[in-house]
Amino acid sequence: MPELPEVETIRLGLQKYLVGHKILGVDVKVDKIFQGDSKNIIGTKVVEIKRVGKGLIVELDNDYTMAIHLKLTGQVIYSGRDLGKVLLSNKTGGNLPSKYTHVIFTLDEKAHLYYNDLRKFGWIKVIKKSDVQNLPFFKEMGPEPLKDLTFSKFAKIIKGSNSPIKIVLMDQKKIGGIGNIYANEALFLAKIDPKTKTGNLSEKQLNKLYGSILEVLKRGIKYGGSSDINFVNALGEDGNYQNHFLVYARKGEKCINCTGKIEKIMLGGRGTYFCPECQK
DNA sequence: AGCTGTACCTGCAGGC
DNA sequence: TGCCTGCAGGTACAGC
Repeated sequence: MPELPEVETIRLGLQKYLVGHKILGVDVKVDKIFQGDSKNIIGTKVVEIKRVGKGLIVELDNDYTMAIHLKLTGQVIYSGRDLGKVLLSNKTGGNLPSKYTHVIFTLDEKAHLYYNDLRKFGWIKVIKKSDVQNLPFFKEMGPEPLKDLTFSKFAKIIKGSNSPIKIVLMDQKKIGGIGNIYANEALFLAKIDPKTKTGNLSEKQLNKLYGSILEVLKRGIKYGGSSDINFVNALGEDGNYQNHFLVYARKGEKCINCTGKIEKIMLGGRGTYFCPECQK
């Protein structure tokens, strides 16, 4: 499901509700998802929730940590304390635990944390704090927009490659956090054809693109992520950005900038949406 | 180094 | 209605 704005939305929710809870038990229903020894987290307290690109890191009050990657359809849903009215999305598979719930954390104060994953691509790794930065996924992650990706770094990364720009934007080793939706959205906003080889981009276009990336990511966070397919926040609620897509999933519709019609092509094996009129 | 295709899984929309 | 194909917010790995 999730790209940077979706994972950040989950992080904000977990930071608010999960932090302070003690983990009393772990019930693993699908072994391949939960890696490491649950003994190392039982009895610990959650201290802080961090995000690295599309990855989540749950900091505990001992030497261990839980690294989580949701891949396409992972969900992390908190239930407990007094949350008021929560509108559980139908994307959770029904009441929790559902048929998609593969790991259940029992917390103190009668709370629970559910890991759901329709396609079971995601993972939770219990590892030593000191080993987190050695996980290949985190170790090789490039700088992140909204964090340490300055324009000069961005320009250097883009110029150091000569692949289609959309593929470079989605390469986590080059830039961390951008996935298919936001790559499409940013290129549309910057009026750049996704197929453009990076070497053919002008300084002006790079500038525009840099700003567009920041803008679409911020917008994604503002609307609580995109629930086009499977995403729900840390309380199991839908996000809203899918109602504000500029170009993603709008094949055949009219461009919001011009008289063009949105087209869909495959680029690097991924669905790519763009307006052939204004993205040139 | 950097491409391509394939694998991991399940559900669902669209075509016939 | 129902079957069949292809596609879905992602990464990892094998083989050119």
